[in-house]
Formats: sequence, structure tokens, C-alpha cells
Amino acid sequence: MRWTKTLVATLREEPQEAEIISHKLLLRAGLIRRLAGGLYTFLPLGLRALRKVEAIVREEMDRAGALEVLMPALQPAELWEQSDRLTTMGPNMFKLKDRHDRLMTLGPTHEEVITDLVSREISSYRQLPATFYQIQTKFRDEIRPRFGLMRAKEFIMKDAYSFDVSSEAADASYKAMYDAYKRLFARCGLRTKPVEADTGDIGGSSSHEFMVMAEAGEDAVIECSKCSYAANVERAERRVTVAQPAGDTPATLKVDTPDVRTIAAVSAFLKVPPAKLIKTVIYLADNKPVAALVAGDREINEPKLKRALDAKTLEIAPDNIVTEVTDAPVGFAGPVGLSIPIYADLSLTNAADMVTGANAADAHLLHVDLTRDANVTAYRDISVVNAGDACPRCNGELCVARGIEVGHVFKLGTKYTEAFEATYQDESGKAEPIVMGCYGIGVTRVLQAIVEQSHDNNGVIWPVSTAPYAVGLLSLDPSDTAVAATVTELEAQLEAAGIDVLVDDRDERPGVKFKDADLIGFPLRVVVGAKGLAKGFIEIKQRSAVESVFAPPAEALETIQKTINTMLAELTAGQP
RNA sequence: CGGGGAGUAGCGCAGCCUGGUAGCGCGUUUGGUUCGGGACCAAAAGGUCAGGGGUUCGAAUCCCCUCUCCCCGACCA
Repeated sequence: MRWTKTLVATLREEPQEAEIISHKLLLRAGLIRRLAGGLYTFLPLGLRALRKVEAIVREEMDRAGALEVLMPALQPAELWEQSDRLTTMGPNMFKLKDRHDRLMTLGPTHEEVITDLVSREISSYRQLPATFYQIQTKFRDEIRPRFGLMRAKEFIMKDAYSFDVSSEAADASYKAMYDAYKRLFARCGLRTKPVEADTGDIGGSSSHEFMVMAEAGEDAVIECSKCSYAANVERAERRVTVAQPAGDTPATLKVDTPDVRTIAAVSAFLKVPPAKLIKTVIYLADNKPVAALVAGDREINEPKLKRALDAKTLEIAPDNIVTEVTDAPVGFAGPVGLSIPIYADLSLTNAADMVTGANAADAHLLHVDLTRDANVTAYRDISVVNAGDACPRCNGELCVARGIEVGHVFKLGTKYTEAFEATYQDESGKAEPIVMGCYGIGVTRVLQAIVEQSHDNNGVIWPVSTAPYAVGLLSLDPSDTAVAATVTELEAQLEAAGIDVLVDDRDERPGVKFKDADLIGFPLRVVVGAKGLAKGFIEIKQRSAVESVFAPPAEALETIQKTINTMLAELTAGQP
């Protein structure tokens, strides 16, 4: 392809709309343009890179034995009522009505559609296991779209669904997808880290997220400095050493704390370290009030609390509920005397001589012994893990990093298959629910994650597997007949060899071409100039390298092919 | 939805405080000189100053309302 025949919309200056580097580069290198918040057009270069990622995903799904299908993006809302997700997923879904006033949704994911299909088409154990996948546009009414492709309202996702006769068999399907993911991301040039994750609204028993570690990532990841333990902060646990019962705490004492409400303020006012305070937060779990307790130097982990309560919905209670439940203004809640269920963090077991809100205006209680003075319903792990906490698996220390979630694999069990009566008959003719797994990859997000992980000050550094063009062929003197002939010949050779090449045939100064080539990030840059050619060579340079190699035009093709093959081999080295 | 920032030429910005009828750089078009790391000279095109209302002889500028975009929190591939 010739530069002058396609649209290469590079930007010299940093676009004002972008904050993080990958977003800036996607715009500057001319891959995407914003239509509205969370909605992007893929320009020719961007679409090429996207197609490369899709092709890799497709190849690895096929290799793993998954079957490609394509399901409708537009779906009847009743389907979502059947799985009871119209409420849980509800606000995230785009809803519309057809001309017959029938409520439809734009699919944010496809568990319902695939399970409905499977319930109709699969009836025998002989048809299992089976895994289906698709690469398709998803729609989510995100609360806050951001960072370009990272969190968009419309995005491309690869979603796969496995169906098995038993949870043991499902584990094998899960493992197959997990391994396919590792290989697939490696082929895309991404370094990923699988971490234990929360299942969220999808549901199911356990899951792993594939994280691209990056400062710009939206997720906090907890990692052990010694062992391989890694988990999303929403899920992460820590080793808690439970205190012995104290027994000698003085009686509780109510003290005046006029308008002193926050942990920091109470700590300063009473001269007590935050760790000796108990933070009491009133939540509505499935619309019923509960109290959650953690030490004053910790935060409540809402996903963990939600799981501990086995609640469908969880939100901080509005002020009027807090006032009603605690009989005090907001800021003075405490566990003593509360009549609602109280869930305390595991680390508060046997906590004694603590400071809590008094459930009365402008007052706190000293010397609270949780076991003695409060009616705690249960002690559960409900606090956010902090850097420095103890690893739950070994004696190491935990640390915090950030990651971009590019893939997520779930063991779903029978949640959906039961809702849709997707059963199979076993050897004895007995109907059993099919055991399900689901597996997502944010294809458009992967594209941006690659850029986030692979760039320098001059622009993108594409892995050869996903670059819009593997080779940028710069014709420095397009009007020079020898140069033009050499370029045309090499272009034809490369295309015949199946290597993508973009020829910069513009009437521009060399500096402009070099800058654009670096910005776009061709893995290989091949330069043909009048001076070099007169000496009998052309220049070949890897984007990631400092040094160039020089070769006679006749050997250029072979050198380029070899280099590309080496780069491709490096991507899959060490993969299953 | 809560908190913060911003909308002026295709892009990046100044002008606003202290009202007087819009400017700079880049890009674009034309001509010329250049030509291995974002050249130079000359000429030119290009603006509902986000939208609506108000104050005023006069509003990009002051006041009110609305919209959009970006950033921080709840959502997630």
C-alpha cells in the first residue's frame, strides 16, 4: 500500500482529549478518532491492527477447539428476565423498543443468548464438551467511559462459553481456555499476569483475570513479593492473626466528641491511633440495612462484603437510613446497641478496648470490647488489603500494582443452564444441568494495552504480529528514478511474500518521514535514499533497536523475512 | 450521580480579569528555494468565539440557564 493512497492521519501535537499515553498515541498515530464519549471510529491503520488481533484470537480459539458463532447484538429483554439479570445488569444495558413496543437490549454480553441456544440444540452427553465463541461488538452504558478504547460504550469482545457434563470436565475446559489465553496474549506481544478475581454480576464460583501490568491500569492488583499469589484487590485476601480474648477491658465510657465525625478527626481529638478505632458503615444489602465494621486504619472492601453477605445489591445507606438505624446523625455510628445484622472484619475478632461511635449525637464510646459489648453477627474477611499485609499463602509480604484487565475467565457452574433449563441426558437417560464456563477478551482494549505496554518517546513500538503494517518502506527521494524503481521492486517482493508494507511515497522531507514512521511504530523501517542507493545499499532498522543494518537491494527481502521470522518466534517462545 | 477542569479556524493555544467587533503556532492551498531526523520565503483560504437567554450604544469578554468533553470515585472486557 502507498501512503498517498490511504489515510494516514498522524497528529504532530498531543490531542487535548487524551490523558494516558496509549490513548494519545492511538490518536496521534492515526488509529482512532472519537465520535462521542466512549465511541470511536477505527481509521484504516487502526482497523488493520484490530484485524490482526482478531485473527490471532480466532486462531487460538480454533486451536483450542472452540467453535465460532455469531450471535445478535440486539436481543429481546425477556431473555434477561429469565436469568434475572435485567435488574443486576440493568443500568449497564442499553434498552430500546421496537415498533411493536417490544423491549429490546443491546447485548452487553451473551451468556443468555448462548445458553438459550444450547438448551435447544444440545441434549445428550455425546454432544459435550462443547465451547462456542464469537468476536462481536458489545454495548454497555458505562457510568464513565474513559481512556479511549480502554472503557468504551461500544467495544469489540471475544466471548467464549464452554459446556460440560460435570464440574471436573468444566475444569478441563477452563484450563484449556486459560492456556489458550496465555498463548494468545503472548502472540499479541503482551506480557500478562493471571490473577484471582471477583466474579461480579456474571456470577459463578471462581475466576481469573489476565492483567497487563501498567500504571494507567484501572485495577489494583495485589501480589506477593515471595510466592506466586496474585489477586485483584476486589478479591485479595491477607493472613490475619486473631488476637486472644482480652477479658480485662474497663467498662465502656461515653465521651463527648462535638462534631467530630471522621476517623482522622476522632483519632486526633481523642489522641488514639486509627487502628484502635472501629469504623462502622451502614449498608443496604438487598435493601436491608446491615452494619460493616473494620479497623479505623482500613477500608471496607465492598465486593468482598457483598460476597460475604451473599447479596445481590449492596450500597452505602443514605443518610436518613443511617439516622434511623443508629438513632444518631451520620458520623457517630457504632456497633454497641445496634439491632441490625453486624458483620465485622476477621481482624476484629476479640478486639478489645476500642473506640467506636456511640450511636448518639456528638459522642463516642471508649473501652469497647466487641465480643462483650456488641452483638456481632459474624466475623468475615471484608477489608481491603493494603501494601505490607501478610500473604495468605506464604510468609511473604503483599504489594500493590496496577493492571489493565484484558481477559477474564469464569467458572460459572449451573447458574445460567438452570435458568434456561439447559440439560443433557447422561448414559442412563437422566437429565442433568450442563456445567458452564465463560471467557472474555476485550479485543479493542487489547489493542490499546499493547500500545500502553510498548512505546517510547517517539511513538508506538508495535509487535510484528499486530502492527498495522510490518514494514514501513520510506522512499526518501520519490522523484529519483533509481530510488523509485528499487522501492517499487521491493514493495512487490514483500507483498508477494505476504509481508504487509506501507510505502511512504510522499513528497516530504526525510525528517518528516522518519518522525511519522517512529510515531506509527512499524516494527521494521526500510529506507531507500538516493545517497545510500548510489553506494549500493538500503537501510533496515527495527523500531525497537538503536542500530540499523545495511543490505544491497537484492538481499533486502531475505534480510527482512529473516528478521520478521525471528521477531515472530520470540513472541511464542516458551508458550504452551 | 457527587467532586474538579475545559469548550475561541482541521489540531494545539492566546485574548476574557479591565466590554470597542478575533489573533498566534502547526496543518491546508498556490508559487519558489530546499532535501537523511518534524526546512525557509511569499501569497491565500479557513471562525454560528459550544448553544440559549439577559445586561449594555456595543459582549469571545459581565450575569443566568443548558449542552458537550476530560480527570477523580461507584461499573467492567
